[in-house]
Amino acid sequence: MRPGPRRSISQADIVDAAFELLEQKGMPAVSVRGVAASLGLTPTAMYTYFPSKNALLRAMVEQLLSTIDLAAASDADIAWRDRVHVLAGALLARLGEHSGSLVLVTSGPLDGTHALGLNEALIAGFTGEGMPHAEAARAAVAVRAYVLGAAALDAAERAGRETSADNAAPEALWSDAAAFPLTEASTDAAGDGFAWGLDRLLDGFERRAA
Amino acid sequence: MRPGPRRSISQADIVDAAFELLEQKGMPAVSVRGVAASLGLTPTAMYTYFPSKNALLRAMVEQLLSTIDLAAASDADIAWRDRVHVLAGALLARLGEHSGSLVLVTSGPLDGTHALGLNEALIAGFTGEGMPHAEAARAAVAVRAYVLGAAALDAAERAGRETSADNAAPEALWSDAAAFPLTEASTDAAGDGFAWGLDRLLDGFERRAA
DNA sequence: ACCTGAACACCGTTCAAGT
DNA sequence: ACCTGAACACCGTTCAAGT
Repeated sequence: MRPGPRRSISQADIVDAAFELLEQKGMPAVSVRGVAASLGLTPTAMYTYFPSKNALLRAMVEQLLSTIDLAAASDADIAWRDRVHVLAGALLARLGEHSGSLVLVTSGPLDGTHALGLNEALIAGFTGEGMPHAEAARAAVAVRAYVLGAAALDAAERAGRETSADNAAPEALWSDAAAFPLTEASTDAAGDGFAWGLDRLLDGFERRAA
Repeated sequence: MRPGPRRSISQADIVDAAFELLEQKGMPAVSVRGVAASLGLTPTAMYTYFPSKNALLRAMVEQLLSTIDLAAASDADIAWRDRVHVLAGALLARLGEHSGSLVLVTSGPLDGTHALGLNEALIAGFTGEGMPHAEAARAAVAVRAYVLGAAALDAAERAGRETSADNAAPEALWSDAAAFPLTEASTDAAGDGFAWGLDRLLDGFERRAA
């Protein structure tokens, strides 16, 4: 009783299986063949659900974004600045959970329902603070860019720690470590740079308004 | 006279060939086998020059960053704000030239010579404006994050335009386009959002200093 | 030291065929 | 409609062998 004309699983099941693989074996493991195998399916059966691997990846992005709580973003009892921090922090955390999320997010335009919902919440929040709509839209883009970039920097750094040998940086003859004294001196001063930078960005918006 | 014990090409030649392929056929074409073939080499010969494909990608990042002019960043005749714009703009442009640059930059920590040099120039510039070193370092990280994120958003958008059919966003039943009125209304108001956001970030730094 | 050729264990995707 | 099996044109990487 192997084959059956009845649809045995859903698109959501496939996306879940893909995340399971991503979590346990990393991005290289989420392949069409790998996901299919983890569900007891043939690779070709996958194309009944998604027209391409990229379509699967984009569905994953949507699932990823669906877990961030937009309700908190529109809670007027909390200061807008705090709400942005919660939203941005949640997004960064989600993107950072799996090392491959960044390539997921770059697999296509962020035009899924949840991606648009997040953008909508950001614009609404900024206009609620008295920003003209045109500026609020640009502020939302800036915040998205900042969060994504921070996630990218995190991902890049982690990519180096996971492998040491054959993944090394180009050597460039390398005189001594003190060739970049300012950078060198700041490696320990990192702390929570993400929140700090976000606050500067928000300060910039406020200053503009004043 | 095919084989020869003498090294026929350099690492730089390989990186150049890889960029040539990237420009002409896109990221999927820059494979170990593809680059080797474009140089008349066997795939295995590549491992004489780079220990892995990732090492090649990281060398490409360094070459990419080497083309941005750090001298302009330390020219005290120009206002610091303008210098940041030039630096950030050049970086964004380089990252945007090839659609695959973003995955390049995420292939490992940005600890190559040119990556560190860029960071050094940023920190030096901010301290030159009277910022304490700890804050200058964090400001440099924030700027890098913002630029990288803007590049990621650009790349994501372009990834959608290149293919239309099998790369589509998940449908999600889709009632009507007016479900996200704020986002909808801002699609045309984009303009040069990059410079605007960067200016807000710099405003935030200044406000902090005041 | 530099390179080749064969091989291993994979990919995404298409197509004809089964139920 | 949903699924399988075979096939096509690829991957990154390793290994033994040649010069």
